[in-house]
Amino acid sequence: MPELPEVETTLRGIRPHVLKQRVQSVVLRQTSLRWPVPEALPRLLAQQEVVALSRRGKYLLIAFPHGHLMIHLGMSGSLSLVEPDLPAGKHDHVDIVFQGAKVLRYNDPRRFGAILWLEGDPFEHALLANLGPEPLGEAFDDDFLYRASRKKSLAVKSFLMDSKVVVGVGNIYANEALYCSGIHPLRKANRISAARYARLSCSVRQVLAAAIEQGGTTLRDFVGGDGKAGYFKQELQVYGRTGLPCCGCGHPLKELRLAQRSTVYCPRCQT
DNA sequence: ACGAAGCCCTGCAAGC
DNA sequence: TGCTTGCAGGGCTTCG
Repeated sequence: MPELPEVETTLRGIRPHVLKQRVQSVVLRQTSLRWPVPEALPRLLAQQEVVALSRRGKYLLIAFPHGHLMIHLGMSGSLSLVEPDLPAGKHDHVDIVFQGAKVLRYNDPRRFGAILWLEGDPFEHALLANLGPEPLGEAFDDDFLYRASRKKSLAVKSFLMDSKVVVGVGNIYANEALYCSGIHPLRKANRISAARYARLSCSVRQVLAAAIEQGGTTLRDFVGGDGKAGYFKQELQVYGRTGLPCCGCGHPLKELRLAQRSTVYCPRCQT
């Protein structure tokens, strides 16, 4: 499931091969994603040159002279660069064929992702306008979560995963960051001290930065790979380790469900 | 206005 | 073996 590190890794992986390239054609095989992929995409992108690539939260933005292509990988999506003669697989929904003969291929088995065309300032688009700060940016300082949480009575894990609070913290890394900072996932957001929030924000930054760093090591395989090169194995301390001993105290990790999400924690270390 | 629940979708694993 | 069932989950949308 692509979280922010996977999206960042994807961005870094495709950028050198896509930047300044001119689109030759666009192939739409399946337009039924989270929202319909615009049928006009082939016409909109034809002969246009990529002028920039960026990321906002988990949204990838590919800038063209007349607008932005916005791509979200959902939870099973991936982008890969393939040779034009590589036959499309079952869930290869969209191809962007460049004149340099490389193809940017979007694959998404569960189709929770999205490909949209934005005109004008992309950050004014409803999906981007109300997003919280980047967790690895300057605005996400040690005080940020404390200030944002004062009137929030929901569970801290739900608070942390709210993209209006901070972007890019998905289920896996929310579990990990809360474990690393010793905070119980069900604790109410407004019942946590500034000092503990400072530690939590540090954990969030650490966990995400480490994952991005690991993703970077797989970049050399990005082109011509199976499209899975953007994924990497992270040393996870709690996620997927229910019942196994806590790395800190040895007590068995417990699991609960919060907002339909698997939540793993150490009942002894997290309070 | 806030917080919780619902929903979209397919692949995989477990159970019978 | 082959079916059915349940689960995984980002994040927008709807409901209370």
